[in-house]
Amino acid sequence: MDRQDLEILRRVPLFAGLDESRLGDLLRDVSVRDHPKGQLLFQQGDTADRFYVVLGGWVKIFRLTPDGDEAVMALFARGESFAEAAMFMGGQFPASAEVVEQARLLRVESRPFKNRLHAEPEIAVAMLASVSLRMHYLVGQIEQLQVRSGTQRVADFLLKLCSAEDGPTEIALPYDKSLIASRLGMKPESFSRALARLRDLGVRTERSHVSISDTAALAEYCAGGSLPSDSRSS
Amino acid sequence: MDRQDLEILRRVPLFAGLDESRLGDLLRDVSVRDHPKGQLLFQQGDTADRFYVVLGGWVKIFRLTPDGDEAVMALFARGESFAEAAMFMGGQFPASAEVVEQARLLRVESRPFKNRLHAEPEIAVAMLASVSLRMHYLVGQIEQLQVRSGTQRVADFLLKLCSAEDGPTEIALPYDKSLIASRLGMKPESFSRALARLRDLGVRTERSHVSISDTAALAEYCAGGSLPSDSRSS
DNA sequence: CGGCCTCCTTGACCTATGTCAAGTGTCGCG
DNA sequence: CGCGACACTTGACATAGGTCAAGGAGGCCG
Repeated sequence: MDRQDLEILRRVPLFAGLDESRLGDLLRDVSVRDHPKGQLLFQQGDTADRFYVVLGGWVKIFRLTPDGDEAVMALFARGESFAEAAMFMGGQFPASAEVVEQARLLRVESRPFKNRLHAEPEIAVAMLASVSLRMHYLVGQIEQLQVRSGTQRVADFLLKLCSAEDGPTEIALPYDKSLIASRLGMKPESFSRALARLRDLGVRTERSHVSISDTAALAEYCAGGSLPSDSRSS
Repeated sequence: MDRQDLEILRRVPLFAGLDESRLGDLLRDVSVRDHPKGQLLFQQGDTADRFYVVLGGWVKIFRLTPDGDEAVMALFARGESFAEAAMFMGGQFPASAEVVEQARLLRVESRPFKNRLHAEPEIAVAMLASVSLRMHYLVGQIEQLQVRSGTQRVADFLLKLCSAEDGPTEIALPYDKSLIASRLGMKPESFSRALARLRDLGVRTERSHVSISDTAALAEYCAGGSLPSDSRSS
């Protein structure tokens, strides 16, 4: 649990509203571990006695269909928490979770966590505060679909894969492109076209390998900048 | 507080996860009142010692800009709660709230509410559960922009204005069309065109007056049906 | 009553993205 | 080594919605 982990934690809605000391209290009961790709974190039907925060890497949540196919229900990346709803409710996990890409995970056990909430209900209130705030924000985003373009979402996604350094980077896509596309809410064709458009920003892709010549430029584009070929300065 | 009010309450994320008895406990400390159009519920800077749930009608949240214009930040309709984030955080309201359309509101006072959360932290945990669940759902909606078309959102909106009866109805738009358009995340032009498209479904508009010949047909369209002129049955 | 002003509608056009279809490349397997 | 499966890319096209521009209808005020 280093400084960088802490910064990521602060951006998780559940923890965002806690002050330094409360967060410190909570962290005494958690563990941070690196998990190899392919590891099964829990299976549908297991007792939901914990939840996780992704500090790095990727985790997928999936269910097995009657035919034996797996249906990916969600992919979680750095800064996202998962399974906390099941944990709060206290039943079983409604789906299974597997590490997709070598992942650094914070694991929070239900028992000590809930004990702490009982002992200090102020913590629960602070969590409700930040989660409520976040929810209003999300509802606003949905209702007024002022969402970024597909290409921007792709650029965003690539940046999340980089380890937060500036300058040139090489990364590997953790997934089939079609799966990534669905995670980003677009068709594989659109994903392909988005990558093609990002070539002007120094993004080269070859199979699952991506090289980015200038992450800063990409970040600027995400933040609302325009493509080099786009004449309108907006 | 009648049966219908209760049903609406059950759909508010904060309360959705509570069992009958817990909800009953909470409701002992709340008041339900009808408010006339134009009433100011609170002002920016007031102590955030309460929050509201809209059981009917409309409430707008706004701030006054330095120039004296008002900037509408949000509009809340039946089934939505507002100001709970400010209440949980316990500071001041960051904006003002005014009844836009004669509204039936549930008012929850901070003091007894928080006392109850302290006395029974299980309530807070249940709230965190349902809010977390809802948040994951919303994030999924945003990432995969599988959102309904603008025309469907308009139809949705019209239905929310009707008092949940079937058959022909007459309603009045509570707002400038351009404001409604922005609430629905579209340009006034698109709103206008959406209304025009809904004429095929028996929706006539004249100024701020709307007549709907068949709310059931409209509801079906919202649920994924197609327009009469749309040949593809999908 | 007339003029202006604001809101609303409508048309023309453009871009983004979904859909359909075809082509290309890789990989595994016989 | 060749074949086929599959994923990916690319092109052609349709549609939704944004943008720009023009026009119309009411309302307010002089």
